[in-house]
Amino acid sequence: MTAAAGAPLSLRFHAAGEWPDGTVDSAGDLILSPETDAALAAIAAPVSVKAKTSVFRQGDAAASVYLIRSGAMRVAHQLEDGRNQIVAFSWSGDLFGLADHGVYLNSADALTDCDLVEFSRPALKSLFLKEPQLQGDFLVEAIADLRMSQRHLLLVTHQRVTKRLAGFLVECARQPDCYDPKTGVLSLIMDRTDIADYLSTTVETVSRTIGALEEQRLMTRIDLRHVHLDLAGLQAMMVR
Amino acid sequence: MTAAAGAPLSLRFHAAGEWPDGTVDSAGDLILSPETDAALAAIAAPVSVKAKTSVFRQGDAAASVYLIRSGAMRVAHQLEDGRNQIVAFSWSGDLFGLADHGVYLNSADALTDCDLVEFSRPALKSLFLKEPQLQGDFLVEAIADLRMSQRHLLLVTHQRVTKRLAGFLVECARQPDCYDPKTGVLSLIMDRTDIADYLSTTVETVSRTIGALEEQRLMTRIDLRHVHLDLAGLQAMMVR
DNA sequence: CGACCACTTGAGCTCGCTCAAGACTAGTGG
DNA sequence: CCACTAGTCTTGAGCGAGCTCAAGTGGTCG
Repeated sequence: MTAAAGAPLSLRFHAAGEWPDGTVDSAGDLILSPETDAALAAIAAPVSVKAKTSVFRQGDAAASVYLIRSGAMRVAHQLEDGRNQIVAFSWSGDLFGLADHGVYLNSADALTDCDLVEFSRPALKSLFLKEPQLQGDFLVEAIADLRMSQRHLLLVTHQRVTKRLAGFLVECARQPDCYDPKTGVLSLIMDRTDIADYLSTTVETVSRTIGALEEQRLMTRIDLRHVHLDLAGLQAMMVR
Repeated sequence: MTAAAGAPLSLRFHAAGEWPDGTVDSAGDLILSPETDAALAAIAAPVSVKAKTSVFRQGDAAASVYLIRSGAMRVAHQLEDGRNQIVAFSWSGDLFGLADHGVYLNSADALTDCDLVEFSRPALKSLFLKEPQLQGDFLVEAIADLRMSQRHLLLVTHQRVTKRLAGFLVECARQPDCYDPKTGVLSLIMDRTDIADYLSTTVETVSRTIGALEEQRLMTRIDLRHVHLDLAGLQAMMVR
């Protein structure tokens, strides 16, 4: 995890969902006023992390909140019984660093090389006092995260793993970074274990279930990390 | 669902978790500045709903956000395949009314008679412009909701229903409204189907699992809706 | 007292977990 | 260029928790 030189940042906050006119741009990114943008940039520290390295661990003193400029992160929670539940995959424009009682609730690891922006919590807090409407932007982000968390809940509570996996693939295909709608090819950024930990199942079952979806012609493997999706078919099978 | 006469409201926002000094009071409720409190009260419409009635349905045009003054609500999402996943039980001090694309994402039903406060979204939006730091209070709420949603996720992803149920009982016992730490007696406000839909299992399994916990002496039934808990024991079994 | 609803109990079956091999991939060094 | 190795992924076989359907019990309200 290395600090990069501090050029102007032009921060992009991605806000999934719909918002009042003037809140988000055509790409679904938050529109910050020039003042808040400048104020944010003033306290923003660029950070680069290499793939498969950790940004922070669950239980660490929560010093910062992070914004992803490029790359993808894995946010996971380790339970006392040894389980490792992935709480979210986070993409460029997403914030991460949820904390409680002064410590991070989850661990954050880079899936790919990432460019991050680090905001120290105290700095953010005092900036909130100076630029109160900045809280509105973070509110929008928090609500977007809440929606994502509920979607995840609905996904993992499907009794049949086939449905969970289908839903997961559809979710992934919403990420422009890794899905090409022209070709229908999805790049899987994470390994089978990550998928299992996200869907709350086992590697073996993920492997077998991918096989099952292939037999149903709902997906085709190109190689381990690239698959062709039948999006309509996958969505249809979620209903049945 | 009836509107009550509009006396001064003294709104209480419950913010689970820890916050900077001066943000919450000893009961864990948000401290609003007198100005924001007054401004909020000006756009707040008191609403009373009777037990087992609906406040809004998933898909309805999202006109408002609601704060619970007293009582308990069930927030659930109906999936296309017929499943009914309870997303949260909400208690006094909680907000509900999550929306996207102008419609509610979930349905909200009263478990008990409830006193609510309704904030119209447009009114809230314009109030945010006048009182920007009010967004900070809603930010705190949204983050608290996000944490709860993640806790719920961790709960329902336990493979063994015994653990889910144990965790659920422990969660319930954190609600002062329905748990008496003196006697260790928990009042279950919801029926078995609700528990099943919250834990993503079936009524039958809930019933059997309650039996199993009783055999392990981790809980004792007083009647259908009242149980005595061995909190320490329940928490211990979550780990194994 | 009867009817309805919520809850419990029973029996069988199935999906997915577990443990255990085996196959494939990629990275390393001779 | 080809072993060698370590990590990842797949496949196999057996078992068990929980789902399903179905019947039975108990509480509540007219």
